[in-house]
Amino acid sequence: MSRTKKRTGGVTMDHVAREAGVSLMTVSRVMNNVPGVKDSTREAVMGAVKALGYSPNAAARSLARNGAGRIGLLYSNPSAGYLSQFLVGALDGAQTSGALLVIEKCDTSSDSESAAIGRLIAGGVAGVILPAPHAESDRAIAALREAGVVAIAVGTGHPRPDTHAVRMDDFAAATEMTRHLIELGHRRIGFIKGAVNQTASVERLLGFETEIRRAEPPADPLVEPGDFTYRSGFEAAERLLTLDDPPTAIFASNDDMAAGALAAAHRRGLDVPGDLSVAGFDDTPLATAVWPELTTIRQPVARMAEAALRLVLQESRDQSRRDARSLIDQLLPHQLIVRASTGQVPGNS
Amino acid sequence: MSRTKKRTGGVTMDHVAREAGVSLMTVSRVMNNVPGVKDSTREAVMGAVKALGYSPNAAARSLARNGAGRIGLLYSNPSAGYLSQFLVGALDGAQTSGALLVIEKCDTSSDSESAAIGRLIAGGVAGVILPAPHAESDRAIAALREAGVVAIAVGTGHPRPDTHAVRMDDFAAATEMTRHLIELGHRRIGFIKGAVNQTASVERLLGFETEIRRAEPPADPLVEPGDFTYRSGFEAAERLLTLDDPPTAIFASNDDMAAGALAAAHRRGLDVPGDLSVAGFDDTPLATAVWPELTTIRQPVARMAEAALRLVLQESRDQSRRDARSLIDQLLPHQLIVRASTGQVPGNS
DNA sequence: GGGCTTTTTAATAGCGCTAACATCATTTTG
DNA sequence: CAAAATGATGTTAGCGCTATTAAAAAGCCC
Repeated sequence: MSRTKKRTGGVTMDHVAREAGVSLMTVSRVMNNVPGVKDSTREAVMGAVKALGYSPNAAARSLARNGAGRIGLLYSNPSAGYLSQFLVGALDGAQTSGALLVIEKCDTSSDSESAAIGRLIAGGVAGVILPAPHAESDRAIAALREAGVVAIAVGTGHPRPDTHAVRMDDFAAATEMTRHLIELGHRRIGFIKGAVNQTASVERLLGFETEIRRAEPPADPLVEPGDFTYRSGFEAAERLLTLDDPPTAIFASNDDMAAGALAAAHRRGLDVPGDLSVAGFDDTPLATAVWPELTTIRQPVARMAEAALRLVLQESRDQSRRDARSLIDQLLPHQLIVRASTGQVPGNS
Repeated sequence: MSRTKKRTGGVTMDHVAREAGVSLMTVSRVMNNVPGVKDSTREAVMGAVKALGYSPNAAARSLARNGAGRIGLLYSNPSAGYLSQFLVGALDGAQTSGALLVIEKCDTSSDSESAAIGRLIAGGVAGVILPAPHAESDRAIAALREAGVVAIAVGTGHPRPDTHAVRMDDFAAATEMTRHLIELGHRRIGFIKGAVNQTASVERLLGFETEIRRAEPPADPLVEPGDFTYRSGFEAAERLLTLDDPPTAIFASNDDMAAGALAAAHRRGLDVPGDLSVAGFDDTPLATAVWPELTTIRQPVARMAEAALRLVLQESRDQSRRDARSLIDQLLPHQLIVRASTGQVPGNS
């Protein structure tokens, strides 16, 4: 008992097959949801799987599939909260769908990005998931395309004409948040923009502006630049709050900046939401870590990562069969989360 | 060219061997740094590897090694910043050392933890990395031990008598930070404790108290409970700042709580560091995201994860050979990072 | 330089899984 | 009722790599 057999500790397909009284191949079919297995057989196999606690060996699978099912993920360093959520989602999806994730890090420099993409391609991935900043790099996408690797952009504002995309409707979400503020009676509303090189920033701004124009009586937008960092949010909020006629609400393009705005408000002795409402975007862990908790838009980051994984897997499979590729643009639902940081406009109750 | 060959896109060992004019096995030896290869041969192989851009296929490797080299990582949801740094470090290490990481998520409930450990064991891992909260779960460690899986605790306060550990010296680090504050002239210093179920919290507190007692003239500690969340830091700071004789400096057991303290100070109209110094711990991304940037202790999270990976790999290899296991306790260096949030005691200049 | 150990290299057999083809039962049909 | 068309399952041959064993080359003694 104590002597560790070389065994990996593992139940293999063979064991399952024997237990279920079928051949190894049948088990494989069941595990991969291949049609053409009698229901009764399928159930028997499932039973054996449960009984033995079998779980397929990802390494063997990836090997046998000869790289199909190996997919790459490129990341640099977006907001830390975003990254871990994203990784978790991707990891989850990988486990579920039996894919093998190859994760590559790079910084934002174009060289580093190219190098990482090169490594991914050399590693023989069938597809690559490109989260927000990289999804907008022409070079990266061109390199991938040339190598015949499926690329999928996650979290961009627009879909590109040359890549599949998984994203949320940033425009609509910004619209909803703005409406929420307007319904609370706010008319002077500050908006803090996100990093200019990301199309999602643009969509959020457009959504805000569009909804502002719909307000009746008319609302008054005050737009300040920002770059998705806490500090830029803080500074933008300082600028907004030192105006002669400061806004009664601030809508930041992400939670980090909203947290910065919160800090700026507190620093000036303003009560949130008594004197000023603050809204964020993304619903990162930070949103519930600050006080008061942020009203924000829940972006289903983990689900987007998972969807991206599934999509890239499916596409890479399809691509090898036929060449009929239509671009997919999958939109995941967002949600307005109202918490304690937004309230009625001051002096309105 | 356009037709995708079934090829994984990959250069295999076979190609390298042919290029270098040696056998496949020799290449394997070189790749694994196995002794007993003539230097000239080794160089020839390395040359071929470079020339062809070969990189070994982790899946095949893991498969052939029959699970050795497959190592598990359990995580729940510590501070988001911590997680991504940790994952990145582990992922990096895995790539370098050719290990295959199996990442399992669980929440903090004991059941969920057991289930995750079970999955890991069933997956045939040779070792498991247990970051902070799980590293202190007797059940988890017992289960792993029973399955003959090497466990390694990361980021605990003490080493346990039954597990290898990779950690930093929390006690010494807290001591240094406290000394830093004392040297700035602070004598009334607030301390915000971390979650009570983590031994690192205790070490940090002890380090603080020890250094306080050394101060000349004597210093005055004010200890408040906290649980590593932003909110608990905010609340603890509120309590400290509403005292009749409030502290001139607050040392929080992590950056999240320090950020909370910062918010509380701003809310009361205090200038940091003019009126109040605030210090954190960990140097998570948050530390530089807030304003002013936090003086903190840099905990080499990524390096710790990498070290843990290496250690668990090596141990699992050794264990299968002999049974002579001595417990390893690897201490990684930390660093006091002085930024803008701490300064001379008010009215001292 | 023969017999011997010591390096160093080559050959073979899997690791757990899947793709492609082969083999059986069942139907369906001329 | 034989022949072809379906299912449903079993067989075989690898995927890229590492252990293990066998073989060859190189050193060493007297």
